[in-house]
Amino acid sequence: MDAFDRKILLCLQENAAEPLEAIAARVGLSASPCWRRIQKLEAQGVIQRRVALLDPDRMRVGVTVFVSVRTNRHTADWAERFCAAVVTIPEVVEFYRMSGETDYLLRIVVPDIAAYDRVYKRLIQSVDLYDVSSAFAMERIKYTTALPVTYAE
Amino acid sequence: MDAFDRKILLCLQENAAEPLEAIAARVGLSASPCWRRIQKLEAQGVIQRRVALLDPDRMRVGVTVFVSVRTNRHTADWAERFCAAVVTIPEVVEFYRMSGETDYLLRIVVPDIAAYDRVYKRLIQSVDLYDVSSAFAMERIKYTTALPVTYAE
DNA sequence: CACTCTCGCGCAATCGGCTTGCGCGAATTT
DNA sequence: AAATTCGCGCAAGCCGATTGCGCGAGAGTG
Repeated sequence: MDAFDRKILLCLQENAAEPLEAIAARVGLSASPCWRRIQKLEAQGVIQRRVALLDPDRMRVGVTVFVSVRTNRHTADWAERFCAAVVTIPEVVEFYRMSGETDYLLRIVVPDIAAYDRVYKRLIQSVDLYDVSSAFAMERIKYTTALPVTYAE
Repeated sequence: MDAFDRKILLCLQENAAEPLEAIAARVGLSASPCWRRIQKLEAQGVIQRRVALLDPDRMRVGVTVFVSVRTNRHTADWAERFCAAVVTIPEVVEFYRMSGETDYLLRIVVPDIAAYDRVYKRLIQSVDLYDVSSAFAMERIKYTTALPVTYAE
């Protein structure tokens, strides 16, 4: 991966709809080598896929809630059932197993607090949880799907 | 927004590279009305943009850290300088102002703990912070950019 | 030092899918 | 019941993605 590839990835992470020639001009190549590099990056799995990003407000999911979950049932079976239940909830857009105090961290998007409460009830009825604490986001200051390209080999 | 639009948005959020005809077949329309609906959704701003998603491991940013920040300087000027500093850090991929205990929550991606420490130092030298606590993600169980379509009007 | 081999770029032609104009039918209004 | 509007599907046109090929730079070797 050289400087050309990095520039291409920067472009595609910002705007994947841009015509190939425009990207080529931006990175300083002609269309065909630029296209071949993109194909290679896709074949290698560096580029996983292309998606459309929607406006949360227009989709009526302007409220973001971070939910910290603690459990006292540290068994593989419990974890499996909890994960299986959570991943099917469409309002849960991120879901991590954590180190430290909280065992799991969820990011949930909903239209309002009432809708969050419905998701919350769905969560606690799936499996029994030791502690669940919610923190509401007041403002989304930065949100990007673009990963830094400086670390890539 | 009707069932057709919702299906189109579901498709485009999963795979925006799919040919128009395939999307049309999936939602049960022919190519031209499908295309016109997509154009309308883009003009309305429902579809904000199309981006490429990269593999974090292949980009050497497999480590995710959530950073909770508390401040004791609750002035507009402090907030502005802090935000301006944070948004320019490419490793910070999400940045929220929160309610409750923590004032700000950051999601940071880095190759390893040493790299996180460099970002941390860059953070605390930009402005003075009252409290900073980091939580490392052990496992990314779910990550999607797809918003639920059920709430849209 | 020269020769050769390899790799990746740019050009140009081709191909496929996006884009658009138009006629038709369904649903709603008067 | 007639008229109007709205959105669908069809088919043609067009633009950009895709590919084959020749060339030149750089690395390796006699």
